[in-house]
Amino acid sequence: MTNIAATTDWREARRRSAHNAIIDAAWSLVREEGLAGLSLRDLARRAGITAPTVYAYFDSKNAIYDAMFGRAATEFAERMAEPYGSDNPREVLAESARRFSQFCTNSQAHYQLLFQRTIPGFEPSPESYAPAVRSLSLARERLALNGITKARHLDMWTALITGLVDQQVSNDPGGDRWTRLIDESVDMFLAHCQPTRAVRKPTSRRT
Amino acid sequence: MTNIAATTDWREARRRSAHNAIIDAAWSLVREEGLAGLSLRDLARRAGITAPTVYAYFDSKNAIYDAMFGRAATEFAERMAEPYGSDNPREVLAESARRFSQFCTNSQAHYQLLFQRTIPGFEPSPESYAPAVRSLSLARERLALNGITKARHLDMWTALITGLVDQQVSNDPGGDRWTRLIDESVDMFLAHCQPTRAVRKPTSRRT
DNA sequence: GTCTATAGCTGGATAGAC
DNA sequence: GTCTATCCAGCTATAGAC
Repeated sequence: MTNIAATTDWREARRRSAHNAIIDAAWSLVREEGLAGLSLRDLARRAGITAPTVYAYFDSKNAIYDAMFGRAATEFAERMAEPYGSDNPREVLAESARRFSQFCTNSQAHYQLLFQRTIPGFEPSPESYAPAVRSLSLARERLALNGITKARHLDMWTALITGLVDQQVSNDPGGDRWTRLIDESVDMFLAHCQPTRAVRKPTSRRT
Repeated sequence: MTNIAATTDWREARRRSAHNAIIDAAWSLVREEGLAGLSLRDLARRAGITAPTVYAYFDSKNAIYDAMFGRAATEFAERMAEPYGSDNPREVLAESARRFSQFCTNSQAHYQLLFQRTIPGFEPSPESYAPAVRSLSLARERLALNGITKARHLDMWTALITGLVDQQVSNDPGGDRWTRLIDESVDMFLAHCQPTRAVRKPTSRRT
């Protein structure tokens, strides 16, 4: 019986490994051809199999996008959760922004699949989406450590950083024209949201 | 001779009008199906002609995208150049941001085609691109009226506003979760860039 | 300029042998 | 699970009659 169980595990492991190899090939291909340029024929060729064999592992093309999303979201969450070099809240926040930016500019396809909705009929499954939710929750905590707890300030934060990344990826791919503005943008954001010094504008701004 | 000239003008006008009608149909279709979902068959059907006839007006599909880009860029530039309701520089700047946001959220396809690069092999021609350059120049002037002249602050401005629009379009289409943060973001931006009050941070920040 | 007809290709997905 | 062979649909673009 242990033999049977072992065999089952072994097959399971092999299957998972083949599964992963296909997603590897998919990301490698998408990195070159763009997210929309992914075709099952090319994918199979790069993975060293034939197109129908892909269907032994994935039900449809969207299932492949979903697995790609899940993989990328997990990698992203792990990267964002790694230990930070400082325990100064401001520095942690800035470093998280730099990590986000590096992750996105490292491959435009990652940014498009994870943070924009550019594939026509594709919606990530809840399981694939879970790591992204976890990452957002960590961002909320990092802001809280800086004394920022309002929901709309979290939205302003995500808009501020994705805006820099978006401009970078769209208008200066491979460069740093916008990403080099991250630190100054973080300063601007904190100066606005942190009520440490005397209130600059007496008009009420609560939501 | 005047007859011939008149006939030529007339034909030219008719041709331009048919040209425009096709681009009308293209935008109407893209609004429903998404930018990538544009096909010449559907386009022709909506324009009341057949697919080959489209080639009497455009050399290729990318030529159609280019004409769509040109049309949208012109409309955008005109909208942004319309008279502003106030002559307070700050209010003009905020109104320009609201106009930009309304233009983009009005149709995600406009935003994608004009401000992102989501179509694989497409690059706008210089003629189609010209109005966009003009608009950016106007933005630079509006910032200058607010005492903001540094190049990197223009980049921060575009990132700030496109970030809000991008988050709005990607994560809350049809809503106002991010666009309602425009005014506060403008405040934040001006407070940071305008050196009116006492310098907040003595560290040098010149570029 | 507009049509019908169709070429030529590529896409996702399936059938069925092994 | 993997293959060959194939289906069927969609696409851009062209040929040629009118």
